Amino acid sequence: MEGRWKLVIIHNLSGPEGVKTPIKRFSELERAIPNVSQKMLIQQLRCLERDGIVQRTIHPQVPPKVEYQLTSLGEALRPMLRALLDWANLRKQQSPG
Amino acid sequence: MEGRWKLVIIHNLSGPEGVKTPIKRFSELERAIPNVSQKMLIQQLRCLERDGIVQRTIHPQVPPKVEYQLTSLGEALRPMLRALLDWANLRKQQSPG
DNA sequence: CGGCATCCGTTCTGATACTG
DNA sequence: CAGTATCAGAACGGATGCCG
Repeated sequence: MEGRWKLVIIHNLSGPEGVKTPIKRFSELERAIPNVSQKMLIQQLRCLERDGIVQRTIHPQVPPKVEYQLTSLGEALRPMLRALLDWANLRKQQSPG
Repeated sequence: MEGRWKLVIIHNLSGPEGVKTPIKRFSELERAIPNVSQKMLIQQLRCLERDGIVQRTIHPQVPPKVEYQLTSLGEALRPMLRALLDWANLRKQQSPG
């Protein structure tokens, strides 16, 4: 399963460059990413976790609190993602319609 | 349609770094990419062509000869693809199993 | 050789309802 | 809040056959 949400998720866990990658709760991600269903978000997060890209931290509390952040492997993707976004912007400029 | 073959196709149209991107015929790509069906290869090539990443050149001959090469936009992806491959290799080293 | 159309099984997605 | 279960529809992908 490739998953079209992975890049968006990684992007959301990347934050601005130069800064430490943010830690986000499940509901934060859900709100931050429009049109993603709960099921898909979990599925892709699990997948990214298995791939060693995302770290999942469970805080034993009531109500439950689960946080996600990029691993060092995931952080290594940040410059590439940024380059990709720049490339995409360049595309838009070349063909605005 | 996302397409899991696009990266492989771009990679095949990239060639070694430092060198001009190669021009390849349809059948060359088909042979170079194992397990890709003709349908998928065409579909993804068309998609890449629409995206302005791949240039398609028809030579009016008998038998027909159609060649594909990266556009300048596509060439801009080469360093990113390379970085991505390096990243993937790094992953393998960290978890060999 | 390069490409398109069609059928058909597999996979992916989204909406909904339910749990701890 | 965070996650699971299920089910129907959409998208994907492969095999096959036909065309210029």
